[in-house]
Amino acid sequence: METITIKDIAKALGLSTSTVSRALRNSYEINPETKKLVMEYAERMNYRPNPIALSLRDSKSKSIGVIIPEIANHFFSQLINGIESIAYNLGYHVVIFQSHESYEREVANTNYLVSRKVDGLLISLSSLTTNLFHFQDLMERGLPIVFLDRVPNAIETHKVVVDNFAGSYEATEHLIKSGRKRIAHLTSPIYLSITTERLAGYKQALEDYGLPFDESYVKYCYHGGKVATENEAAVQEMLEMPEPPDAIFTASDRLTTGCMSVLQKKNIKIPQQIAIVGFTNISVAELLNPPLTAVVQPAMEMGQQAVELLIRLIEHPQKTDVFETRSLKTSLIIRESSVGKAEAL
Amino acid sequence: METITIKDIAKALGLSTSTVSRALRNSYEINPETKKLVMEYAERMNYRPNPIALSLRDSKSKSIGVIIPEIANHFFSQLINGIESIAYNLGYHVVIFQSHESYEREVANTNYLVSRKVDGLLISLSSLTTNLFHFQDLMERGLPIVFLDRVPNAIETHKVVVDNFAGSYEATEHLIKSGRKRIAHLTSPIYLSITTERLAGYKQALEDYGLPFDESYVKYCYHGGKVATENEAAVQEMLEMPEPPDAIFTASDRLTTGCMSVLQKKNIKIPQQIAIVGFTNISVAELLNPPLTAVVQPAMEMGQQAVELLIRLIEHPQKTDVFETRSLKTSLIIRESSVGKAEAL
DNA sequence: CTGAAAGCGCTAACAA
DNA sequence: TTGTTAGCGCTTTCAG
Repeated sequence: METITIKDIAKALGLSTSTVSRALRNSYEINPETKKLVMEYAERMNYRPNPIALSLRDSKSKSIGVIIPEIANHFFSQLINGIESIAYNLGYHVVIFQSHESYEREVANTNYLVSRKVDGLLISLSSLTTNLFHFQDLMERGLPIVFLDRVPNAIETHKVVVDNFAGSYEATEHLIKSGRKRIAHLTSPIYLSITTERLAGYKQALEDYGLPFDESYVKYCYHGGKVATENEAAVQEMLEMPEPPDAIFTASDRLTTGCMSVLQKKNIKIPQQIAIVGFTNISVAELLNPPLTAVVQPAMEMGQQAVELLIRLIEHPQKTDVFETRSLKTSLIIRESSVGKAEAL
Repeated sequence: METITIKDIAKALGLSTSTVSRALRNSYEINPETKKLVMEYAERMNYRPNPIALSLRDSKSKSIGVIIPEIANHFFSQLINGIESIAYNLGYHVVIFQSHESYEREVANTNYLVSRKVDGLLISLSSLTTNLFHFQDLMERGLPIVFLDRVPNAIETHKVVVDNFAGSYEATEHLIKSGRKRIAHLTSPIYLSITTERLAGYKQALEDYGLPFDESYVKYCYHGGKVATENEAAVQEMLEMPEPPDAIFTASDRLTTGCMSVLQKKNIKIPQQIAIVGFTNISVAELLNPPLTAVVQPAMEMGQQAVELLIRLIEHPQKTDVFETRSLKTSLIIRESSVGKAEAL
């Protein structure tokens, strides 16, 4: 795997490495003829600067690290596509890691990316992260970080989120207006920002429409839906309540499909017996049985905005005095899973 | 972002950098006491070797590059999970890139990974890759590469695939036995290995059961399903044939869901009017309307075996005289989309 | 047992 | 306009 280096070019052309280096960077202080000579030779030999050497020298890498819970999730893969589309245009490479909803892996990935000298970090917290020291420490040491979707309250930096409260309110309102009375909420761990915000929107809608809020209709899945058994148990508990719900509002992709699976297995009719609205970007929502009503997040755009903010932070670190939190709008797409008259279970 | 280096430790302890380096690597030629001193200090200061410096020195990185068409696809994300699970245990990091089914991006990603000194490459070809020079060149220069799923015939190296012929044969046979007579095949570009193999299995089944093979029942999607319009047009063409198919065997995730979308829009009943079997790992197959019969690939295991082969190649380059192609089995999971009597369109 | 020095590829301050 | 040198962090001869 030998590759040609500046030294090789210098030797071949009888020049010094610095002259070659300067010529390649098109420095004004180099004789046009020399420049041409060098450029052409480099081109011919297919010279490529060694980014490792550059990183070592400059302690930067023109790359940004992304840590998300899971790739196998349409919301996150769209997020990545948004991130990549912008990053590549601005000359940055994107290195993707999955935390698999594990705090330990999030920390390990973070450390690795930092040691690899990424210029900045884009993070969506794992559902099990409660300690933020690994990020706080980095921020204090000057590493630019932007959070998206699952963001920490305790850290001051740019953030890109959706209006979870509004999205959740709208979903709940829709269920209420469709005549549902006992609306349950299946969600992620309470210490995630998205969980509390969605919960708040849900509560507010209930209150505004005069429905009682009953804590026992809210089930938290510690692993954010990753662990199927936990998921199933939560739905099962709902079904076994003295007054089972006539609608379930689910807070993520996994939670939604997991919930539908259980209902299907139990032959519970959706939406007649239980209506479903999912906070999800699942790609085949309209192919499901029944087609799924969904609160959709502009994932691509979230990714794009987040990189933009991050790269601005990287390239103009001093210029940032105030951090912004951008909040994008969700859209409620109504399909069959939530409409029509309720039937007793 | 200053981090502590060997030099700092040396200075603090009044030693030379080489002594510190050796102590940290637990070299036999270092006085146990010095060793202990250094180790403890390093531990206390949270010293981490700079991997960039190591890469520059050794031209290796303890990391492997993965280039796949698309993350937003269950088959590939499972593949990645398989790859990661093994790689981490063996101390390698995994760097993931998407070609987005574009030859140019595949080449660009390859070059980048190589310049970043990955120790090896795991590749699943883009649907538009016909020229293999970028890989051939690297292999000749000694870079270990293992292909998986979409593999090139023209390159000799380890490969991990599924038995596409058998999977396809089984799917087609199933449709025939369910009474279907005009079975169409919606597939990827013909120059992908998976396409020709699946096509061959399909043909063989038709032949074995005495059904005619009609080339016009086979539609190739140049972009492997990525471009929805192309996808739709292909299905549309099928429907407009003088004798439209009574079953469609689709060759990938995207092709399958795209096809189902079109049929749904046109109010064509599945499976009554057209039965569907998909060569797909889509996670919600059983939640679809109707639940989807699928040829499922052991994606996780494919990923695991591929990294194992790759890492073996990396760590014992000389020991490999023969390359192996591992072929794993698919499984046909029968659901409603392909059973029951056929009705005229 | 420990240290000095070179080198991985590149750039920039300093000299010429 | 070009060359020399040092240094980014680390390991490894080669010399003590």
